[in-house]
Amino acid sequence: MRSPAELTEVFRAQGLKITPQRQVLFSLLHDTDQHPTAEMLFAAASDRMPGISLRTVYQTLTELTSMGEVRQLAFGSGPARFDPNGSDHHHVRCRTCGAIRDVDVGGVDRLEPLDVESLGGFEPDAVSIVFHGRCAECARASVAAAARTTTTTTTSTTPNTPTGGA
Amino acid sequence: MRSPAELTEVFRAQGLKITPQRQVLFSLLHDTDQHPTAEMLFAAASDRMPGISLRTVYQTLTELTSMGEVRQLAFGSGPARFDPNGSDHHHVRCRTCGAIRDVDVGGVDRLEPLDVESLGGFEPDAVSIVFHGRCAECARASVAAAARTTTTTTTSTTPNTPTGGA
DNA sequence: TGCGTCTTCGCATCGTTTGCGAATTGGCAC
DNA sequence: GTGCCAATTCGCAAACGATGCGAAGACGCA
Repeated sequence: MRSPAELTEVFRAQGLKITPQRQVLFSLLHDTDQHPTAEMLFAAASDRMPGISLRTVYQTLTELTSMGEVRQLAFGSGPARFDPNGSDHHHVRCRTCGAIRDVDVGGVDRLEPLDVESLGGFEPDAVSIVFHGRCAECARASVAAAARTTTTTTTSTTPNTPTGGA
Repeated sequence: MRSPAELTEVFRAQGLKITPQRQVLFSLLHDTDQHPTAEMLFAAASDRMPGISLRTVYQTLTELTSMGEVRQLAFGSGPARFDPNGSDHHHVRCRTCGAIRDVDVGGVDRLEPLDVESLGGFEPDAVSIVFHGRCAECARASVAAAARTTTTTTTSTTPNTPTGGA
């Protein structure tokens, strides 16, 4: 997404006000390559600005989403994740720990919806692709777990929890 | 997904019991090509079997999902949708009314995650693709709306609500 | 027919998100 | 610098989807 300075311009141009809360959120979102939840952003923002309200985080995220500055992602259950990466990209997601990463994908424009009839006049203007699988950490952990059951080792390789780190 | 008769076999084989509630749900899911929510299934099931509990619908859907008989889909906010179509397919979704349709897609195996490095050892084993856009009904409705604002016509073409019809 | 286990179902609860309204504050005009 | 108005913040309550729990009931085998 755009830099905090640029967003400031855009907001002003639309008659929206620049508040310290918004500036903090602009900055956090601009600086992350993760896909934080509202709660994660709230936690990060609270560090820089104690007293900021979760309500404000949600509100600002809604505005940024409707302006197209961030994308709102939904993977199965759990809270929504927000993606400030404005480039044309897709996602990979670990089935085990839920971690998400951006990935560039080639060949997207060669995808062909086969049964055009069943589309029944539907006009697609965008496509989102999610690769499902297992991340390196969880793959390693499961190998370790398998070894443990056979050899009674006590290595504790815990999978990453999907912390935002925003 | 499999026929109610087949599912009955499978359930019995696993020591699970065949209840009238489950039979109704098997049948409803088998007969739809929609992507109903738990609530929608609950409504449809209540017609055939008044008194059935929403709790039971959720429970059965969870079982069928973990058995791989239905897929659980998540599109943005809102309740989960359940897809009994067991074939290899993907989805189109209308931005305006939320309607979902299955679509076969060619060229999926030619997709190439470009930056293999950024995958960092991630091993994908499945991919889900969603085309976003506008369905024929909503396209028509919006044309009508545009015409209305310029010519003051009083045609009321309402977009489809995403009823499950399951 | 009887018994053990699986199921159902209602209620309470949880996590995420939104509505509402009072108090506050940014930003422009003067 | 001051004042004003609209935009914003923020806390609380509540909507919403989904799940945990436990008592009562039903399936299915012997």
